[in-house]
Amino acid sequence: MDTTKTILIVDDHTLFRNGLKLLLQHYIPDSVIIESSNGEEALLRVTNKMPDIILMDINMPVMNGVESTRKIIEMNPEACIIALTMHGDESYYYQMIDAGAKGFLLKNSKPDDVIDAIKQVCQGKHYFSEEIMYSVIKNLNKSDTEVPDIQLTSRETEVLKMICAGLSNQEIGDKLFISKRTVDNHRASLLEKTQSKNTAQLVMYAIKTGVIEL
Amino acid sequence: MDTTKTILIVDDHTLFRNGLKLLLQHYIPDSVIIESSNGEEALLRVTNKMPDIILMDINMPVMNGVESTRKIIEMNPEACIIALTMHGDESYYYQMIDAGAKGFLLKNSKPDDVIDAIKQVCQGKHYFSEEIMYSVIKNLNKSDTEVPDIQLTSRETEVLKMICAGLSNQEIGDKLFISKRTVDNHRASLLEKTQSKNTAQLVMYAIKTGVIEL
DNA sequence: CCCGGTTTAGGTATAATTACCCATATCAAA
DNA sequence: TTTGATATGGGTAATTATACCTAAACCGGG
Repeated sequence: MDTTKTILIVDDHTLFRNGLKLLLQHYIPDSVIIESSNGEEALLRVTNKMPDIILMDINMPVMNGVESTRKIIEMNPEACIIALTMHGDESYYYQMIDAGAKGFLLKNSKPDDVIDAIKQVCQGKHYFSEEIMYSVIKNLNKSDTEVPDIQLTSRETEVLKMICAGLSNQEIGDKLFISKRTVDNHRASLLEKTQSKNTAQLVMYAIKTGVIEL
Repeated sequence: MDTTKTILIVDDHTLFRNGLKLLLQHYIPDSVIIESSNGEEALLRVTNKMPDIILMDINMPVMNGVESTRKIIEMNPEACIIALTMHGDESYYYQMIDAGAKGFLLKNSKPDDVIDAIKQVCQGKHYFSEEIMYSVIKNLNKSDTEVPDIQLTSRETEVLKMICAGLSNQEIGDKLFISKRTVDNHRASLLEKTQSKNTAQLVMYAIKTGVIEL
């Protein structure tokens, strides 16, 4: 780490941002740390000047990390974005990598891991937490061809949110001024696209992928 | 803050703990910060010597914050426990307060708020984030008599986890070697206790209250 | 203009959940 | 020992979700 780096932290929790900022300043003294509280703010931030490193949370209000990453990479494919999120969100890994993230860290990593990841990615390499690698390899073993690459339509997302809110298809139909049967179909598409077999798994998917906020 | 304080941070995310530790050391230089990564570890920690302040996350593996708080308060009703969790988990507020937490902070608080909360609670007062107060007052307005005070039995919790995993009542019955009808009844109890009207709301409840891990 | 995807809506059928009711055995606490 | 909570199992019915179809209207890109 020989030159001054600008690092952008994108996370909706102020305390986490502040703590991580102190951590980074401690381990990388010659760094400039800036912050954004969601994906949209991050987009505005990087339009003027691209930071050397972006540490991006995934589950955020307004605009989530996947979407934000996709748009930043669209602007600048060389952007160094490292996903930084909680454990277990397996469905994220592929989406974030597909969106163009150069690294993936878990929030229960050690500070050293973060520094490692930053160094690696700065050198044009990639970095993934052990748990991530393990999960990816495990899934490869399970099925070779299965590439989830899910993209929900806006209507489907709308319906999914209402399902999570506990509305029945009839109620959703009434709210959206469409037939219950149409909602049935959207629900079926959601089940198929997310590879869920019922409502419970659908809600879990929505939470893990940040379609809804907790 | 005139004397040296011992502060215990209970959170499952290493990075968050490390960051918060630095923050606290910065704002309260004469403090000793110790850490636990879940509720059970925290219990072991406090059996020898009770810290002056415990900052407790709620959604954690092994043992969640509500249970841990309940047990710590059982040992020492004077323990200064401040819940420190994400936004929106309304159902937590009452459970944590009922369990004996002296304060409640959101993870998108400012560092100053944390310091404030610690000072207040050290003086025997209580501290609650504005958002918490707002939510509580809003709910008071909604219904006066409604006191959730939920306590799920171990069997119900077991069933709830399986529901969240996407199993049908029949499948759950098979796994637990009981009749599907019994599972029906457990499910009905769960719906009533959690005031959910269907599976989706039940899964949301389970996530918000930490019955399941993401 | 045509093609593909989305959104809309329906038919038919089965599976699952939800809402009521009931009863019994167990076990711990009062 | 009686009481209350829990776990067990069932009857019946209504509602909802799920699994298959088909098909028309719309809209944007090649």
